[in-house]
Amino acid sequence: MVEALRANGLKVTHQRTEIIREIVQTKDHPDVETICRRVRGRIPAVSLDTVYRTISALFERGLINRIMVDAKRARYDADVTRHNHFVCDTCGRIVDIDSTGRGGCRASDKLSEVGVVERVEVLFRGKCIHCVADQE
Amino acid sequence: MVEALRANGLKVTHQRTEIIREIVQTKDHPDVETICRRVRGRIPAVSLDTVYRTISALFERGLINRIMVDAKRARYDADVTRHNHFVCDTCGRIVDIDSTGRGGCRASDKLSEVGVVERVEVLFRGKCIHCVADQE
DNA sequence: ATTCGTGCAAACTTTTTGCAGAGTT
DNA sequence: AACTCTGCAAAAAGTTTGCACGAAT
Repeated sequence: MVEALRANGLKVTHQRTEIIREIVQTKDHPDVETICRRVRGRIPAVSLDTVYRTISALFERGLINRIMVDAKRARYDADVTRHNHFVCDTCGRIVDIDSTGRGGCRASDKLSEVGVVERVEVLFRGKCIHCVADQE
Repeated sequence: MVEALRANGLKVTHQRTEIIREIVQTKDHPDVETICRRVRGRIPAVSLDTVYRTISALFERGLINRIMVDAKRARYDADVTRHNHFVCDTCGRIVDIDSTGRGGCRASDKLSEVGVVERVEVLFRGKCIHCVADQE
């Protein structure tokens, strides 16, 4: 991934290396503030702006995914391969879901008249097992 | 829809009637500011807060849908029946797409271990015909 | 009459931006 | 050396909230 930085004309700084390490390591789709907090475990002086700028740069170049789950707070995913997400509306947890078989989703015929589809995002919303259990 | 207000213990005010009229009439999935601007054509004194509060109240009761397409600005849809959306990443246009056949989407088996799915949101992202044409 | 909604203003949160100094190629 | 990145602070944008008045039931 650090290679991808260079390939995209971005400079490889200490901060960026750690931000990338953090987002690649985790599978919990953190938001910017969470990434920042975690990176501060290793680089206490990182500023939130730097995390925003790094994440935006990576997203614009397609190196990470942005997941919009609630009205505020974007969340990010280092896995850019085709897959779907389950979102718990109670606790906010996001879990990766493989897209089965032929992509998981069929477009209606009307779609080609509307535009060119470059990406399909599937969000399963509901309540995760932990929150279902807590409810009782 | 105005009936649904009463059924949910919400008072039927002049502002709410017009806000609902506006969002039901249009199919372009407007954001709060757009709804407010349009309602002002008929009630010049509506405040943006009132639109926010009305829209939130409707959304919380499941009477309208919220669509998160970009990092800022939620967009709303009075159609709460099962359907998908095409989003143009260039101009922001959102077009309704019927979900074909058996719901349009199959979940992987893993899903039932993760939680209970209450809703599935499918977003087709790409470039709409207008933006493809403008590009040339 | 009671309860809820509205408008105003201000607060809050998330994200973006200008700038001077430091780091990377 | 050139250019970009960082951190600080301040600003911008979207959304929420406290309060007093007005409207709906």
